[in-house]
Amino acid sequence: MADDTNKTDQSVDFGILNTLVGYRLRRAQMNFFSKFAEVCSDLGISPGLFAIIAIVERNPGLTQTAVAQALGNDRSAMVAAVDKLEKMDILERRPAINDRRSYALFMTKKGEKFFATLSGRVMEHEKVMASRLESEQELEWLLKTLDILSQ
Amino acid sequence: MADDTNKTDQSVDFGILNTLVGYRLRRAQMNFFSKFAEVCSDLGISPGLFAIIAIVERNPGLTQTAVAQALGNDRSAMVAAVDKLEKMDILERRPAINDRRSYALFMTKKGEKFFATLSGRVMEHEKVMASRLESEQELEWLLKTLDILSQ
DNA sequence: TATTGTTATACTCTATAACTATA
DNA sequence: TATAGTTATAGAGTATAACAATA
Repeated sequence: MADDTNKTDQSVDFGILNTLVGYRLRRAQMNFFSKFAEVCSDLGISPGLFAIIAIVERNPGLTQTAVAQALGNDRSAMVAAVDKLEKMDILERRPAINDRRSYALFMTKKGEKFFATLSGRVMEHEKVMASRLESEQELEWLLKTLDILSQ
Repeated sequence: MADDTNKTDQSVDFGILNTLVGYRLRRAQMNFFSKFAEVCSDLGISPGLFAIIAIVERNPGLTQTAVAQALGNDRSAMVAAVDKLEKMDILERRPAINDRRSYALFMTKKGEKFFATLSGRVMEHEKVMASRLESEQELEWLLKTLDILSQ
C-alpha cells in the first residue's frame, strides 16, 4: 500500500499552513465544535443556539435584533432560532412595551434550569480543554489574545 | 430610541461567553475568514481551497483522499474542489501510476505562480494581524497553543 | 472484502432582498 | 424615511450513503 511514489498521510508537509494563525484557528475551532456537539447535541443545542440563550439569560428583554447584533449574526437568522427555542420552552417572545414592531426575549422557568444544565456541561468541557494549558494565567492570556484578534 | 426598558446593544453582558475559549475562537476565526475573503475573493479562492493548494504545492503527487485526510475533510468534498481548481488551471489530476483507482494531484505552472501571489497576500494579512501581538515569541506561543487545542 | 473517486442527497449556516407593520 | 420581524431564496460548507472500477 505505502510506497515512495505517492505520499502517505503521515508524511504530509503542511508548509505555510503551519505558520498561519487563521488555519490554526480553524482547526482549533472545528475541534471545539465537534466536542461541543458530543456534549450538547442530545439536548438539541448547537453552539449558535447556546450563544443566544447565554445572551438572553444575562440580558432579559433584549430584542431579536439586539441579540443578533451582539453576536454578529443577521436578523433574519434569528427567526428560526428563536422559533426553535420557543418551541423547546427555553425562552419566549413578549411584545415590547414601547415598540409594537419588536419582541422582547425572556427565559422561561424551564429555560433557566435548562441553561444551568447546559452551561454546566459546557464549562466542564472547557475545563478539560483548559487543563491542556500550563496555567490559569495562560488561559487568561489566550482569551485576551483571541479577543484582540476578533476585531 | 434608547431607553431603560429594553437594553441597548452597547450594554450587552456576554456572561459565560466571555470565559469560553470556544466562543472566542469562533469570533476570532470569523474575523480571519472575512479578512481572508477581502484579500482573496477576487481570485476566487476560499480558505478551504487555499488549504488544498498549499498541501498539493508542498506534497506533489498526493491523492485526493490523502489531501482530504490531511485537512480533516471528507473525500466527497474534494471532487468539486479539485474540479474547480483544475478548471482554473491551478492544479491537475494525473492517473496514479501504481493504482488505477486514484489520481495524483500536481500543480500546473500557472498554479505555481498563482500560489506565490496568493500566499503573498495571505502572509501580508497575517503580518498585519500578528502585529497586534506583543512579540514574535507571543505569535509562536499562540500557534503552539492553538495546535494543542486542535487535537 | 476494502478502497478510490464519484454522484446524489440532505442538512446547517449564512447572507440578501423584499414585504408588513410600525416608528 | 427608517426600523423590527418575517419570508423566500440562494450559496457555501459539510456529512452520509451508495455505486463502479480497482485493489
